[in-house]
Amino acid sequence: MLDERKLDVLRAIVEDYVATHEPVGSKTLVDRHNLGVSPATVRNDMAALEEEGYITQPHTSAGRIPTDAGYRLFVDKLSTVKALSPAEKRAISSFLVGAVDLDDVVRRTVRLLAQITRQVAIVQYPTLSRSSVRHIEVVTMTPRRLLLVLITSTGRVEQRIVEAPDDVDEQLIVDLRTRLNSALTGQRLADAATSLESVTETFAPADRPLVTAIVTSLLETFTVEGEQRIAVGGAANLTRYGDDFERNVKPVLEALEEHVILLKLLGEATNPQTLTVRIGHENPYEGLATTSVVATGYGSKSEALATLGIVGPTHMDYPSTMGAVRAVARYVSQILADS
Amino acid sequence: MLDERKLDVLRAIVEDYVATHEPVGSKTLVDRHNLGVSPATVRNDMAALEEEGYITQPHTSAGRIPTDAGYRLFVDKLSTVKALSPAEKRAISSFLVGAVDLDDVVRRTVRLLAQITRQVAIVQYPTLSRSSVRHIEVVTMTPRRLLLVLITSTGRVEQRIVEAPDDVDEQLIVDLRTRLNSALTGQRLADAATSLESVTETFAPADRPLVTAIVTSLLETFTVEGEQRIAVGGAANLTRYGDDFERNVKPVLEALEEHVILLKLLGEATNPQTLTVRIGHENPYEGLATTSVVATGYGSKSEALATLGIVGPTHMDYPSTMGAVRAVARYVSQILADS
DNA sequence: GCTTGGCACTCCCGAGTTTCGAGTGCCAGT
DNA sequence: ACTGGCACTCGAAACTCGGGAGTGCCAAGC
Repeated sequence: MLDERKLDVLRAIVEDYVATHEPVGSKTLVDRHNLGVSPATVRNDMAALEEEGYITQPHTSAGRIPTDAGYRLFVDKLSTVKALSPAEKRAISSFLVGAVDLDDVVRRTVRLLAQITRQVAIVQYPTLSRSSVRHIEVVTMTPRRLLLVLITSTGRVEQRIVEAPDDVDEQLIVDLRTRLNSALTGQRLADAATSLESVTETFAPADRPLVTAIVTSLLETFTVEGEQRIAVGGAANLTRYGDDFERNVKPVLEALEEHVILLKLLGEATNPQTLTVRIGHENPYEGLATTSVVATGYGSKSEALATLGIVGPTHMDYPSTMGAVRAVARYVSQILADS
Repeated sequence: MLDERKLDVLRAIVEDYVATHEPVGSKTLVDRHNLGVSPATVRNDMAALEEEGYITQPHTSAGRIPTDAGYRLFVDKLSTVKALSPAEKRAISSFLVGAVDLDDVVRRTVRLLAQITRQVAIVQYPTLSRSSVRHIEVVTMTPRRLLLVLITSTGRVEQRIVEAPDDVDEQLIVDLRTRLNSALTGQRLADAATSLESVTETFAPADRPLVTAIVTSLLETFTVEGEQRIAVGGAANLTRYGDDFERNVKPVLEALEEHVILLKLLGEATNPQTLTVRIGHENPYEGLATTSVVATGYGSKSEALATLGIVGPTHMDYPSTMGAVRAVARYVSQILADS
């Protein structure tokens, strides 16, 4: 159905369209890429490709542009992820080295990713449930109000306010802090839930109301998926979408503010070897019909802590973008592993 | 020079232009607002206003639009801040009630402000130096690496990683934590610097290197202005700038990512009674020539903790926007005072 | 049978032209 | 000092129109 040359033609069309953002015709195609055939032949191939739904004409007597399916085929079969140049690699590592805490790592990563892909970058903070407890702190703010602070192995710090049922006995707090830490430190958050219950049981019934309040709140902190944090950067790159701002850019800006949507866009975290690419209507969000997402997981080799990626127009340079996303994910994984 | 009626005309021009975003002519002006005079008279007044630099014509034979100076006069002399409707007030308080921690308060505030002003909202986190120390935590992460966590009276949690000069003696850490807390708790960050020094002196010379490292880092955390955090929201409202996206919107998007610039835009924190309005070129940032900022402080009545505000096109509805910003600042101040 | 040159056809794009009307400035009259 | 009248300006929108890029199809050629 689609022989080798037709695929070459499709590849050439995608590359040309990505470079120029203009419909590409048979003549210009043979001129620019040296396919060894005549425009007429290319035209026949184009007709076939259009028949199959990989390319389309904006109007009669215009060149062709790739459809979402065309990009999909291009990404899956017709291109290879482009490795970064040594200079770029050096730039990445020098940019990331010297981050002082997790927030800083994430901020730098977003900035870096936006800069080298020239797209909008999205970085998800390491998922709580896959990290482990480093330390738990209980601080009295007012006699009836406590602040819980959870520090995880990934350096993430979570805080939460708890209203106490009664005025708080300071000695009890000290006691609780000690027991919580000895019971939970080092445990994965996912496993910590069960340990928490047993801690409750070691307290006298009189102290139970307070202890339960705290434990419950802690439990929420451990499990709440809604608390997923996300950083976004490089929104200024949206200017390069072309025109029809209202239809193309506005929905993206709106999506960028809805972290729930972003999480869906990024999708399941995969390991840094695997890149997820969602093209146009493949996205789980209406309004991003002209938008693609390139994402991958980061964290350890075997298991991803969280996801990062970029959002850009479907007519992006996939090989370079994918290379950049993968490279950044790897470097971030490395930085996190070191600390 | 400018009698009462000329000012009326200017007011009418601003209001009309803000509503329609189109140059306004003498005829339409008398039609829409009932000034008791003829178009010809208005034309004379317009000529005078143009002479004084308050309005301008995009081209001959077009209506007039206000200049930055025109808006300035409008804001200073010709308009009153518009109070919010009871329904809006209810919406604000119900939106802000139920925030679980400081982060949540700020996030909700940004969202709220963006929503009711339909502009881009900016909220600065409460300034560190004006709050006081609630608690200091020192956590060992690896034998050579410590995590400092500072909890302030405003509920803000700051973290910082410290590399220890030697492997850490756990007992020393406990000791240090105790002394730090008893010396600093309740002190304002601004004053804490001096207390920190005296704490150092209570330690044996052998322990000094580590103590100094920690104290130094803590000191930085207290004072660093660069660590000012800022939240931004409502970028999708930028779509309503009109066209010439490249010139108007791009610089704003870029500025929104540079928190240093945003801080300059917001300017000095004032108390919630005073609204700061910067119009067009008055902004300390080139590229925001078509942009205005409306900002005010929030915190206690007497002293502002930080600043919040909005960024939007110069042709915004100043009375409503100013009313909304002021109202939100007051409600946030109240929420923070309660907690 | 695939490829190719030729050819008629389509139709978008940009330049040039025209018209239209909102808006202006000025002046004379009240 | 205000107003009605009037000539003038000039951008926006509508329209026209040729050029050219691109297409599909067909018959000839390798």
